Amino acid sequence: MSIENILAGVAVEAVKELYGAQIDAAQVMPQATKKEFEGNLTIVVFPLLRASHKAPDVTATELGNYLVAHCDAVEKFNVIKGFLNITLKPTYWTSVLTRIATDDNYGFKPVTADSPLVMIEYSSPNTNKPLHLGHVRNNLLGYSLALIMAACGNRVVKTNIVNDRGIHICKSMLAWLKWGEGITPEKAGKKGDHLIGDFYVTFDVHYKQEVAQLMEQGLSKEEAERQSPLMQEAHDMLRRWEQGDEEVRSLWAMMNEWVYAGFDETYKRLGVSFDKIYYESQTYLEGKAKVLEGLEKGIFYRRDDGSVWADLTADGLDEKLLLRSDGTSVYMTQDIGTAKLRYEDYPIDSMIYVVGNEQNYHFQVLSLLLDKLGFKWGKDLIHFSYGMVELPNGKMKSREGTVVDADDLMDSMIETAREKSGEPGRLEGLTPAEREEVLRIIGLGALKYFILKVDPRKNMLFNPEESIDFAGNTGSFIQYTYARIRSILRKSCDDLSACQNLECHAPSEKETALIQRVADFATVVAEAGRTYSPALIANYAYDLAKQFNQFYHDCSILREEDDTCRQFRLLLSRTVAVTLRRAVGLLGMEMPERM
RNA sequence: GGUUCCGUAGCUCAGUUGGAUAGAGCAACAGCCUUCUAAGCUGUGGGCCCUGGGUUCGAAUCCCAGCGGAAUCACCA
Repeated sequence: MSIENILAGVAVEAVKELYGAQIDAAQVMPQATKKEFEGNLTIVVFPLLRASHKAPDVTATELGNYLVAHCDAVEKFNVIKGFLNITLKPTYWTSVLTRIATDDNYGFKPVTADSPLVMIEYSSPNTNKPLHLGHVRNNLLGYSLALIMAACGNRVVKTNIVNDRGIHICKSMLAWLKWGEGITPEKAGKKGDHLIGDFYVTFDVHYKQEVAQLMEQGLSKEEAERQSPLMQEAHDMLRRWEQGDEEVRSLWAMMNEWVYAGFDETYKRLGVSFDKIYYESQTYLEGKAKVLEGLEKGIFYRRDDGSVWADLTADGLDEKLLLRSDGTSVYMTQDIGTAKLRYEDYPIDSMIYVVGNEQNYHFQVLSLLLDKLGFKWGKDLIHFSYGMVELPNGKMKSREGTVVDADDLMDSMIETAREKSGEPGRLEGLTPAEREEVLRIIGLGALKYFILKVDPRKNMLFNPEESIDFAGNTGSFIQYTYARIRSILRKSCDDLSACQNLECHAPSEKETALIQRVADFATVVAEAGRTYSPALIANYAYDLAKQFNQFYHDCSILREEDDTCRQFRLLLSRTVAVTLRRAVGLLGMEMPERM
């Protein structure tokens, strides 16, 4: 149990004994004391005045006296107006430190067979183009969220629903047949996803030419788009696909394989992974069946033209199409089908969809529909909605070529890390392979931190010109702090496990503050799990690293003459390093031993 | 127009369930490498927390209204 909870418990007793009132522990939960005041933890007593019928400072003093008498860890206190500032005993801090240092799972809740099963869907790419910056944000958020939920004591299944069918992939297939038959990723020397993406662009170029020509002949834009032979061919191909045409299907399968191979490479480099992958080509028919089932039960209704709808006006929403008049599925139908399959595969307790905020409405509707269809977690499904990544000149548009490609981005991050490490001596003594590994960790760390430190809900700005910083509030700063501590530990000859006299060391103000920050890790992880916020973890890690760097510059750890003090500081440093690595690990970031 | 989300330093962002004088980084300026890694540290300047009401001991935080921005409201996915 944390010291905050213990103090709050004693404070509840105090109020009962002193004023005869029963209060909630949350009302007297201590918070970290502001650094301008003396003390470690502060209880705000204003809420207690109703019970005490005394002035704020008197109430605080009475409570303070009670805490000193009844709580071993409390050394003394001071009162400023309604703020009761509590100073804890030095021995308390050293015991906290040793406890954290020896507990490999500090801050993490254990996962058992009874733990809630949380499924997290993220990534969910289309198979007609390579991953871009928007996907990067999605993937990093989803993967980090999975790590955080697991740290908070959930069984987690990471899943990916691949949108592998539809008109978009047909466009790429058609372009390949017309202008690139015979070309393979090997022959082109390109990743498969990039190759297919190129054909998608090729299609669009030719399509636009056709439309322009038709418009010159006097057709309106809409008519031209409809009559374009290329587009008609693409639609024809989709129809053949739906009918199971062998020629189309085998081409489709081959090209999808190319794309998957490319995706796998990108995922691997990003450091994300999945436990179970679903494909829309396998789920869309399930959705159709489920909708028809709902139709029979009277949950949905059929219009005269044969289309099937859900009436959500009673829930404050519109009517929603579920099956077209020709009986084919729409997006929503597929999501229902995917949900059905997932529910059959896993006993899911809760479901988190990591999908951009442009689909807020879609998930509002999906939640209602799944609930009506009887899915246990339908009503409470969580749409982890994140904002878009914007460029300085506006949004990313694939047609206008203003997308930031995920693979290119990772390359350039690593290149920038290389430039920044150009100073002599920095990576000396490492083999070329080790050096590359360090640069990879730093480059990707910078990218991950840059994206995850921002509140997911907000749109964020990415400036490719300025790229991503490696100084200041960055992933590199945290990694640097870690590498620095590792260096100290390598050079210290002390056997850390042998330090017996730590109790004799009275930590300084800065040291207690640092221990306190380290101890906060448990609370921060729990909070991040409750609010689904990797950003909380990121900013915590930065704060801790910042605080350590200040501490580092205040004292010379290795040259400290007092043995007890040196060992204490070494242990503190090591604990900070371990905590930093754990925190950053929840973001999917790695730590270099040196940099 | 309906719904949802956002509005904090010149810029990019924090601000933990309402708490004390609102914090970082970047950019600018001034210092610190003979000392464990200067991707660092110290200092200076920079704010009607969009506006106006309300709730209370106390509001950047909660409620209402307005203003500004974003997304969405397809027989697209």
